Amino acid sequence: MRLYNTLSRQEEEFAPQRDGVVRMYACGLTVYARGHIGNFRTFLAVDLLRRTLRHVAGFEVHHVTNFTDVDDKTIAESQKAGVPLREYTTRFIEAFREDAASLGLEAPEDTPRATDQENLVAMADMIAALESRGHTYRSEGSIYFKISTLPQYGQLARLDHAGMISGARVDSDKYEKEDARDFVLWKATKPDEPTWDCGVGPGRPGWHIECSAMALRLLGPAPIDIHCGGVDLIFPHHENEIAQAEGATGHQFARFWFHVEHLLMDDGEKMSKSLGNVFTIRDILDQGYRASALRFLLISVHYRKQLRYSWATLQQAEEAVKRLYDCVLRLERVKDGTGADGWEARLETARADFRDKLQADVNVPGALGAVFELLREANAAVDAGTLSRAQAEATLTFFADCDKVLGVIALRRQEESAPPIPQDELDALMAARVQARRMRNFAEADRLRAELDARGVILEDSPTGTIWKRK
RNA sequence: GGCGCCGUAGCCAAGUGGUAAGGCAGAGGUCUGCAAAACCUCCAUCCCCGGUUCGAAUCCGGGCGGCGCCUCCA
Repeated sequence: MRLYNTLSRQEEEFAPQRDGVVRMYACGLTVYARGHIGNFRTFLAVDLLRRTLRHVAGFEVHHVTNFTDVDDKTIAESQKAGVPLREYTTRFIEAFREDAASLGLEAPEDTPRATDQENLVAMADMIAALESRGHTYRSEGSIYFKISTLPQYGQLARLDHAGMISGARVDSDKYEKEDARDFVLWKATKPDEPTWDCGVGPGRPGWHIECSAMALRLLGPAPIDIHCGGVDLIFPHHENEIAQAEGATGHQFARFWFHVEHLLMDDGEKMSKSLGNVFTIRDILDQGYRASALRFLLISVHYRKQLRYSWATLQQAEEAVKRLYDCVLRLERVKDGTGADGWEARLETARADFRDKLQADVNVPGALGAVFELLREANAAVDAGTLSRAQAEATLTFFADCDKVLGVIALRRQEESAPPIPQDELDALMAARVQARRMRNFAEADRLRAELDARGVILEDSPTGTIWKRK
């Protein structure tokens, strides 16, 4: 398995350090609003990574994704809504779970919240360790990380701080700091803000401390294998996570850094809550598009390339998913044939191709190519009537195995499981049409087809019978 | 101002030294009561200009264009 590592800016051979278990941490959502599709592009990329590690590379995975449920925005928004912070953020955690399920994200092994007691304690412990190692100072009730005490600071982002001048706003923090680059570990709180005291004095967590502390609490000891997140987190968030974890433990924090490029809107701008140009999963489903198509679109561009979202490409994804699912349906209905020559070997080639692509830095678009190449040949074999029942089954197994990683067919199957009209009514109408066709009463047969079409059901006739699909 | 990424057919997108995967759309054909689906055929020389090489979309240099980070952000 090869993975690009932001730390070295190179692709490297990857294997977990201990016991064949990959210990990975992915920065999650700040839960003051529903996540948008840009957020989910990243979560989907991480999902494909975890599925590849499990189902292709054969490792076990211990994957942690956090919810940031305390920061300036969550506090401000909950106050605006007049709802206690915990209750307010819980709503968006539930919304996230709903969206994640609709996109078919595998559940991480742990999804800690920053404000859970054991996590706050872990943060306080880490800050205490940093204090005893001389990496901090206190000022006006807050505790800061003193960057000048950590010579290796900046290795991930590779920023030239000496050259950080005009054009960049450096010091925007409202709090007192000795050096503009220093960052807050534990924030003094205002009277109306939630406060915790877990050993380092009253206050609330700074933005970065939760990830270092929770990652090591759940996945430690350092180093963990992979740390994931969007590219915008490289600096300052991940750089500061490294400073905290390494300052506190004296060991490397994470061996691999996996960063997902941004999703851009049609106009070429980054989608982000602060820019206000956001679409949620729900917005898109409400427009009548399927989650399976959205999933396909979001995984069909390599994770290290920017993905430009448009309705046209979503429609293209919809057509591709349809083609994939239709092939599966055909294979399921294949009657026993004489046997296609060399089909087993062909499946093996496709399988190897699929795996090779994914093992090369999770090249999902390349892997999709392998699937669709095989798909065309499978359709041709079905047309020719050569495929034996066993070969059809083997082909279905191939698709199912690919889908353990891609997760698109499973979603589509779920979407298609119930017809848009009552099943018994559908059955009756379809039976009536079979009867009409048998009597060569095509006018009646076409009338029934039109009636169903108007109600969202498409019929497809074939030598092996008629099947229905959602429109 | 500094750092970095990207530019492949009408659209989306792999490939990163050996002569352009795949998807969508389009054209023609086969099959078909109709309608679909499916199959077959066709559809690019890789932003521009130089250079290295037997050979470059792939390496180097210079342009042009797009985007990101340097500040909350997936």
